[in-house]
Amino acid sequence: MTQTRVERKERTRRAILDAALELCEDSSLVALSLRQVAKEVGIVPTGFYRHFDSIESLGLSLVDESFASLRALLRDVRRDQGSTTDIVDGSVSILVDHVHRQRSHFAFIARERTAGQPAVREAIRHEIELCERELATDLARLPGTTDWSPEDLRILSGLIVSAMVAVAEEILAAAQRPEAEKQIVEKARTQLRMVLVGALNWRSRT
Amino acid sequence: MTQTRVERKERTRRAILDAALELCEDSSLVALSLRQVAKEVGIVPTGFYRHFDSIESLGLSLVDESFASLRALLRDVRRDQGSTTDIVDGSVSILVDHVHRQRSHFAFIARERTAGQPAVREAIRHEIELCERELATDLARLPGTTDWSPEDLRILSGLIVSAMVAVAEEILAAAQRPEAEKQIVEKARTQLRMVLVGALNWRSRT
DNA sequence: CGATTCAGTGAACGCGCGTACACCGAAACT
DNA sequence: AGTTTCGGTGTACGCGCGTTCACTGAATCG
Repeated sequence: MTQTRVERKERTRRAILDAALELCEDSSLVALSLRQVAKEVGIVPTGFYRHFDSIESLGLSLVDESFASLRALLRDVRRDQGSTTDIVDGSVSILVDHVHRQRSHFAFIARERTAGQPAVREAIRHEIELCERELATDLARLPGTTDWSPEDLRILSGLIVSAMVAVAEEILAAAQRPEAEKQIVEKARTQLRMVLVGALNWRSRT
Repeated sequence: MTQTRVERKERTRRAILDAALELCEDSSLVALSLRQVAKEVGIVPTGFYRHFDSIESLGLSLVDESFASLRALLRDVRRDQGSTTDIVDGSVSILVDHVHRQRSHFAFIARERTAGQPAVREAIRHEIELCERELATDLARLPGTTDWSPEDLRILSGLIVSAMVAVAEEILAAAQRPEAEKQIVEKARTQLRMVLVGALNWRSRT
């Protein structure tokens, strides 16, 4: 026996998820058909139902998967803070690296964030808000923010997240154009530095 | 004669554009069918072809329309600079006002920017780049940026545009929740002020 | 006023869609 | 060894889709 039954099933499930991620890359999950996915995977359309109730429930699984990638990015950025590298250079490099490695996950989030079904949109919005909160607590540990109000920390965090979401989207749009990506990365670093200069000179109202 | 022929045609064309904007609000243009639009307008499906070649070319027209709204926003912001109002307060108020008045146009841009067909995406990406250029030339006229490099002006412009695009998206998501919107507006103003503090303390590398 | 233009009509087409259902055969269980 | 489970198959259905084509009738033109 080369493969157990659960192994086979899991393999097919993975193939479905991967095929769906790839196929909806040029449009959106709402424009994806069950039959397209089945054909790409190499199973008959009805076989799809052995793994998911519908395209929508497949989408919810993709949301979970993609958020796992996003959290891995945050974890790596946080772990890097202790190192000797420059915070800006290191963080941007990690961002770029993760976007490359989990390209389809980040593209999925970027797309469904605005184009997905309302439930998916709301879930993503909420997760991004959690990211802002996490980043805010990290920022509180930075020198120069000791007398900041919690609100201002959250606001600064939101600013940084907005800018980095935009950077991730630009990197995705610049696929296979290394010279364009290099410019984007340089821009991202400069933007982060501008924001940090603003932060260092900021005084929260008391 | 109550109506000339070109008037009738233009009226139907408008009805098609409006119906398409409304119908794709819950998903995306790629999930929109010619027949849905025709039914909503009250014409037979084939009548659609008297006005557009395809849904895609309809989408490109919507891009044009929507960016007319966005440029109107930029124009109003620019005109407001001369007034006595605070730049940040005034600009954000104008942004909010325009997003409310042309809600469906801004929602269209936000959605199709990431989820549209490649041609539509590319058209939007290009238009936003033009907006960044415009803003960069405006920033060059501000006091304190006289010795900035052109690259840094563009980068700052990109940062502001990213943040304001995010704000517009949040306002759209907070529809019918005035208290949430008030928070978003306050956040936007603070973010803009943080960025300006950063800009005032920035020195371009020579 | 007769000829022409053209926005909108309506029937017909082939296709891909989601889904129902009966079926198969090998792995898993007892 | 006999039975059950279940991932995957194949057929068939009705529906909505984009697109074709020949048409109508009122506004426009010469």
